[in-house]
Order: sequence, then structure tokens, then C-alpha cells
Amino acid sequence: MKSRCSWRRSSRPNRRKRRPMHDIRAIRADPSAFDAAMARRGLGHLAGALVARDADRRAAQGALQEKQARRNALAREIGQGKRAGADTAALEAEATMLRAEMEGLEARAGALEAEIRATLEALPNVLDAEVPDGTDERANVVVAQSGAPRDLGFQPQQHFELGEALGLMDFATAAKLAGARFVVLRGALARLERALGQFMLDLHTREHGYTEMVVPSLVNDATVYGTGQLPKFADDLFRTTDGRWLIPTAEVPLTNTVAGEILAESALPLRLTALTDCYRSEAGAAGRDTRGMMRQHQFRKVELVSIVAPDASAAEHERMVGCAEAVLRALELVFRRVVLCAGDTGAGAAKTYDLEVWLPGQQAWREISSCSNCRAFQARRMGARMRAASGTEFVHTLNGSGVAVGRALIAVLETHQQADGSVLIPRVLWPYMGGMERIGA
RNA sequence: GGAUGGGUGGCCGAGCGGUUGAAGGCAGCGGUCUUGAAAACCGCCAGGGGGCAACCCCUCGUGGGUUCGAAUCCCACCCCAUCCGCCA
Repeated sequence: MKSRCSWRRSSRPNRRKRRPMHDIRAIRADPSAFDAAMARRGLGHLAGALVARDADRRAAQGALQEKQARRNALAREIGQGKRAGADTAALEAEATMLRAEMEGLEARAGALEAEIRATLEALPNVLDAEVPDGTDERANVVVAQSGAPRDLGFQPQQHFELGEALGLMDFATAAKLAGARFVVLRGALARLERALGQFMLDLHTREHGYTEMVVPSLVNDATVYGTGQLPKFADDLFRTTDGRWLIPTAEVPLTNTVAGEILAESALPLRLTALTDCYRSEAGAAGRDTRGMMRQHQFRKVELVSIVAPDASAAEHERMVGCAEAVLRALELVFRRVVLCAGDTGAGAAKTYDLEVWLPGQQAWREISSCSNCRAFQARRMGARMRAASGTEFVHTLNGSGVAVGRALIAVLETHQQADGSVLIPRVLWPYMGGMERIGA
């Protein structure tokens, strides 16, 4: 049987250069289109200054290259002359002078290039035309819904009320161990958490064609840059004392498995999944979701990542969100699909669908999955390409939660809670729960 | 942590100061042959930047340095492998 990972060549990391998402040539070709695209992200006009700086850069580079060409010619002549026993002193003198002239041009071209890159690498992706305008989540558009909120016939409790009453969810002990935004689960709830993860992985690997992966939870700068968390979003991440980063999502290591690679077109699509812990500083979330396990520094998530040819990413995006929805449907949850508006779409994404699950205890729709088509944004940054008939081109990358395990646990508790405080376990999880059908009572 | 040995094109692997951007092999693509396929044989085949083009420039882990000239010499860093120590 052919290895599914035959595309992966022997390990040779850190050969990639930092490169920003945006193609300066495209900006040069149509500056106003670029400004219009960035305007949708709430950014002002940038193209004019960029194009001007790029013109300077190319002028310096062109001048430098002329000198380099002359230097190369001289070096060749000197080499030939020496072998023939001729006097090459005059040529060597010219070459020495040339080198001095080149230094300034080299510095100038390098500085301009660094400046341009610093600007470009901090800019967000161009949005898909279908993404609605808007500055925040109120402008998101619900595009589909499965099931409907219903009256349980009693006053529903929130997940932490249920969990604490069962004696199986313990925030006090977690705070003692680690501080706020952590949880300790016991017994059946701990097992339910595990069951959810196992079920999701099995579903995606057996029925959706994803390859299960085990990947590092600690990664280097280049990896975090590749998926776009660096340089702008370092505050959201935890950093280790030896300079690595704790992954905020398996998207980071999974997507970067193709960093620096030139993939055969026949190797695509590549569909990868992993169940990992995710670590987030939640720096900007002070005061939000402080109760319960909605927003934790550490949670588990099954992640879906697809690496595809450029013309296949739109369809892959629909397929991926369908895979995430299959999880929620199997867990008998009520949910809806939302397309995020311009202001709510993450920097790396061209288009994002969120899946929001209905939480009866909280009486609210809450995000449980987010599926993004990043197009070539990440691929450019990490140098992930494919060999196409016309040459190499950047692949497209997509990622989506399939789904967040902690939030799935919350949703199961709140959705399937009973009047007596017990919780019915969805049928698909029974095998994973050793036949247990109910928690509590 | 200690000691060695390494990082060269899609892959393997030569090169160790001067037409070497890089021999050779494999893979891939095109062709000859064949009823067809395989084999054999012939040809093509790194990536990136600039230029209308001819063509030019850059890239042999990364960044510096030496030199008229660096894949080749020097320094620093990163990564990998093996052995020893420690350890889930």
C-alpha cells in the first residue's frame, strides 16, 4: 500500500524565507484594487506609498545588478588571465573599486525590501467578494440552521451549574493548580471529554477522508509566522522560556507540514486532522466568559486542515464546513452556519464560516467551530507550492475546527440536560462511554 | 548535557577557491520502438527576482567575514543523524 505521506520529504527545516502574503507585483499592476480590498478591512490607502518604494527598490536593485554583472565578468577575466600568466593587477584594482560602489546600493536595496516586507506582512488577507460588509459580529449573516431552540419544559441550567452540581467539574481546584481559566474534570465528564475527541477523530478519518496526525504542541517562530499568528498576534500566544510557542490551534503545525515544499499536483488535496491541546493567552478577553469552561487558556480541539490546488479551495471550504456540521448533527445539537462579515473575519482568512451552537442554559448562540479559506495567504508566508502545468504556484490552505471539544462538552451538557440535573449522552457516544447512556441521577 | 559526523536541485548523491547553477543516478515530461504495456534508446527538466526582449542578477541550512572571485576557506547561529549520560 502506498504511503499517504509520500509527499513529505526528508526533514530539512528552516530553509524558508519570510515572505509576506501580498504580491507586490499585483499591487503594482492594480494599486486601486488593492486599496479597495484593504478598505474593506478598514485600512487606509497603502498602495501608492508601496508602489513608490518598490520602484526605488527596483532601481537600486537594477543598478546593483549592473555592478554585479561587471564584477562577475572581471572575476572571470582575472581567472583566465591568471591561468595564462598575464598581469591582472589593473583588473583587480577595478574590481576592488566596484565592490565599494556596490555596498551602498546593496544596503539601500536591502533596506527598502525590508521596509516593504514589514508593511506587507502585517496586512490582512483580501476578502472574498461574498463576505458581507460590516465592522463587527452584528453584521454576520446566518446562512443555514439545523434544528431550532426549544422549550425544555423546565428552567435550563448553564453547563458549569450542571457540572458542579454533579461534582464532576471543578474550577476551584483548577484555580489552585493553575489559576483562572482552567478546569478540572472528573469521572464521567472527563470520560465524556475524551469520548467527544475520539468520536470526532474517528468520524473525520473514517468518513471524511482526513489523515490523523500527531504533531508538536511547541513550535518555532517560522511555523507561527507561516500561519500568520506572527508578527501581529504574539500577545495571544504563550511563549516558552526556550523561545518556542505553545500552539493556539493544531492549524499551526498541521498547515506548516507543507512549509517550504513543492508538492506534486497529484498529492492534493491533502486532508489532515489532529486532536491537540490548544493554548491561548486570551489577552484581549479580560472579563469575557469568566465563568465556566467557555474560554480557557487550555482546551482540546479536533482540527481539520486542507491543502488544495487554488481552483479547488472554494469547494473544499464548503466540504469542510459540512464535515464540522456532521459532528454537531451526530451529537444532536442545534446549530446554525454564519458567514462572518468583513470586520469579524480573521486576518489570514479570505472567508470564514462559523458554526454557532444553541446553548439552552445560556440562551445564546455560541461559536463552536470556525472554518476558514485562507487561499494563498498562509501558503505564501510559508512557501508552500505545487507543481502545475504552467510552473509552480502557491497552494491554498484551509482550516476548521471539527470541532472544539470543550465547547462541544458544554453544548452536550446544556442541550441534553434533564429536569433532575442529569444529562443524556448522545447515542453516537455510547460506545465511547463504555455503554453509559446518562450522567448523573 | 557531552562527543563525533552532517545539511547541495522533486528525491538520492558528486563537488571542497576560478565558464559548477552545480557530474551521475532516480523520479517526472516528450519522442522512437511495440497490437498495447514493460524494457531499451534519444531529448527535455531547480527555484526566485528584474527586463517588451536579447539577456542580466540572486540562491548549495541561515547570517556575517576573507578574496578580484566562495557550494568550496573563516566565524556565529539554526537544524539533523549517531554514540554516551539523563529521562516519560
